[in-house]
Amino acid sequence: MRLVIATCSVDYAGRLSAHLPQATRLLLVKSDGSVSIHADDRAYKPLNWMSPPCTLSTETDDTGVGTWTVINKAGEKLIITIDEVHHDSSHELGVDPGLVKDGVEAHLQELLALHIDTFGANWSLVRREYPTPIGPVDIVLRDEAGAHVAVEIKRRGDIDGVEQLTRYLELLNRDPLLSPIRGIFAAQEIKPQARTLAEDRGIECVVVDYDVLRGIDDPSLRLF
Amino acid sequence: MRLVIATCSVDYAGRLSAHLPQATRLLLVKSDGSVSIHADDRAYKPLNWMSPPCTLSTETDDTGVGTWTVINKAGEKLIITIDEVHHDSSHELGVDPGLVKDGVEAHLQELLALHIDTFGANWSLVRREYPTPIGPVDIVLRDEAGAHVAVEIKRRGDIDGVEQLTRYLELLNRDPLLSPIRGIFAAQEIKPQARTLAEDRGIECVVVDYDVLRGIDDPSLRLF
DNA sequence: TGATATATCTCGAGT
DNA sequence: ACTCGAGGTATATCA
Repeated sequence: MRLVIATCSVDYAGRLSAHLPQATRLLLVKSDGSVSIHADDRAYKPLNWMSPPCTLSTETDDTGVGTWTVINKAGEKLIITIDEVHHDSSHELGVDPGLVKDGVEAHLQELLALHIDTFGANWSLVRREYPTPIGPVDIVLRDEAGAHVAVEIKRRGDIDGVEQLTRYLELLNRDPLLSPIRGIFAAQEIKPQARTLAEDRGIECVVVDYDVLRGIDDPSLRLF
Repeated sequence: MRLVIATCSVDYAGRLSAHLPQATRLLLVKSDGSVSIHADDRAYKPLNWMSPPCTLSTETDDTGVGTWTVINKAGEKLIITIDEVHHDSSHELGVDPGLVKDGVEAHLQELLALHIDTFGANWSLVRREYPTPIGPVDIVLRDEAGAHVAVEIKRRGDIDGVEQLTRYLELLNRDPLLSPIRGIFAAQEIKPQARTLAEDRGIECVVVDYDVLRGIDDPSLRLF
């Protein structure tokens, strides 16, 4: 990894055109060949960048002043004009062991499929990822009376999720083997607008608590 | 901006939980207080981060070994355990003048409004950004027979754009001055799912080419 | 390889 | 403070 603090201007021509006027910035060159240009704000996003695979070629004098050109296979081009170098150092980092995550939508779906009783007593699982021509339904269940229920799961319940479930329900209700099928919108957090729309369409809203589900999953955790 | 290369492990608890085992990484502390942790690959994405506004408090000895804690107002927490510091430098960058972009959706809309003949011969522009209570319709036109047409423009046409246009059409068709009004979904690229949904709803799909439009706009560019 | 859904999505504009 | 839309979205999964 190479870190350069430099006064520079930048031009990008690719999926769109972009230009950065002259200023002092961080140029971050990673060992996978990628280059990103950071200002002194916004943790996440660089001002400009080139993702790997790409090639960096530099034409600079002994003070580092000159031009960097980064090109990828699609012909996208990033041109960095360096006017002054304030810092330049390289560091050997090695391969990163990577990130371990817990609590994304997939986990929520797994846990809910294990705890059908979250929805009602004596309900049964038909299947997870129930396939349809417009995409898989997260979970399909049968309630205590044997009626079908389609469940859409989101971490954050937004209006888009309600629309998605509505499309599924419209389609599934055309299937005589499933019809009539109703919907449940399950999320850790449901926005008021989404709740209103869902209830207006006869879709039940269920707020689920990931930690509680995980607690049920492994009762020993409840001791803590 | 402070650049630290350190052997560290990281725990994040917030919107989800995440853990990074011990390894050598770049810790990037920006002047807005944000912190991001980069491995030596993936240009775009830090392994972990905390966006501003947030506060960093450090408990370290004179070699830099110790713990950094970053907290934001929502209670999200990033804990960095530093085992060894390999580099530590700070740099004054100043405020960045910012990025100038060309080729985004707004430009596509301008170009299409200039080239109504993209949709059909002898069509006329009613107006751009046609106001409605649920937001402006990108373009409203009249076709060669005088019938109204609402156009929704996207760079990438996916299902959300079709839903958006559907809402507009439903509303505009209640206006006796416009009704009946039909829809056209125009994008540089239209996803199959979106096309299916649009056609199911009687919405025409048009794929537009930004470069061609720009070429028509300024014929001199065609010489190159 | 293409299509689809998720993301600690980020970020900015408007209300 | 919240919502909505755009993004060079990026990234993973699955056909």
